[in-house]
Amino acid sequence: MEGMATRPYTHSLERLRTAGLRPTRQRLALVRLLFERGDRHVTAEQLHAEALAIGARISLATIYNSLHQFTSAGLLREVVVDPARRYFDTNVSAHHHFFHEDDGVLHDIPGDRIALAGLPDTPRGTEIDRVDVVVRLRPARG
Amino acid sequence: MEGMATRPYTHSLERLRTAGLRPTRQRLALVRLLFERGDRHVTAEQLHAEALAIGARISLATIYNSLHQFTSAGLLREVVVDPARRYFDTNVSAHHHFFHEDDGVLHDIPGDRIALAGLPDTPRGTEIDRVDVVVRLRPARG
DNA sequence: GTGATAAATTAGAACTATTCTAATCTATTG
DNA sequence: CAATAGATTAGAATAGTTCTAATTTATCAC
Repeated sequence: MEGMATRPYTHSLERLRTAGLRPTRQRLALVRLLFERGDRHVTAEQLHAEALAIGARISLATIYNSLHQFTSAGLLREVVVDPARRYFDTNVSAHHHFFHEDDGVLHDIPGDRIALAGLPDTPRGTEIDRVDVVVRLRPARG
Repeated sequence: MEGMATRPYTHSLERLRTAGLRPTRQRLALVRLLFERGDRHVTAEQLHAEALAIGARISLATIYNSLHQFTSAGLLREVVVDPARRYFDTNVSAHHHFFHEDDGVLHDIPGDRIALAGLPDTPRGTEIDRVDVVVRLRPARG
């Protein structure tokens, strides 16, 4: 095992350490699910189901705790597209989203594709936290 | 009463009739609360509190029913900015939003101010329902 | 107007996603 | 390895919303 170019275990562990989070068994499992398969958009329930599916015993409370901790640590970012569900995105760089309203699937629009012009001045006493663009899609009528 | 230039009662009633909704006592009260004071962004609980405050007896269930019916009828539009609350906007024309993250206040950015360029092609089999831009604000650090 | 009927309203139960609580367990540090 | 701060957990609690089934009301035909 030693000396390999990439060691998933070490990588996940480092990711947690760097974020200032103790690498527990549960968090390691979640980091692997989240970050070893490219950009993902997950809800807590989805991630819980996946964790159980690979045999990781982890409670839903821990899923929620971890999603929030990962978000505070900058490993994840929350995307608000659905008033009934919280989505978390493993891509934390600047980018926007397509949201398929029929099935709840969310996916990225690369960050530099969209340009926004004409943003008005922000109201007095405030500053921009971020600007979210959501392109809501429906099945094409046909 | 007859012959007046604007008669709020008639106006509200017409608005409901035009939308194909029976003008009930409850709906009339809500239409007046919603549309007689310029553009508004309300949640169900807020609107319920307002209705009770002006002495209109109306249940929370009816508030929810009405908000959804008004939305289907094109009188309102839902704005998704907060994963824990549904906001309804009385301005149904094309426009975007400022969202004050600290206090949950939402307000309009006039529709023609913001220009979006570089939207990618929509995925096969889908078409754009709408594009939402939310500018999230936080108190300016000072 | 009156009666018949379809639609609307309602209280309260149910539901869903999420958060909280307090007990148990575990990673870290000395 | 013991002490301890932090993490995990089951299950209770909560918040917002939706549902259910009984009651009330608007509309329509007469």
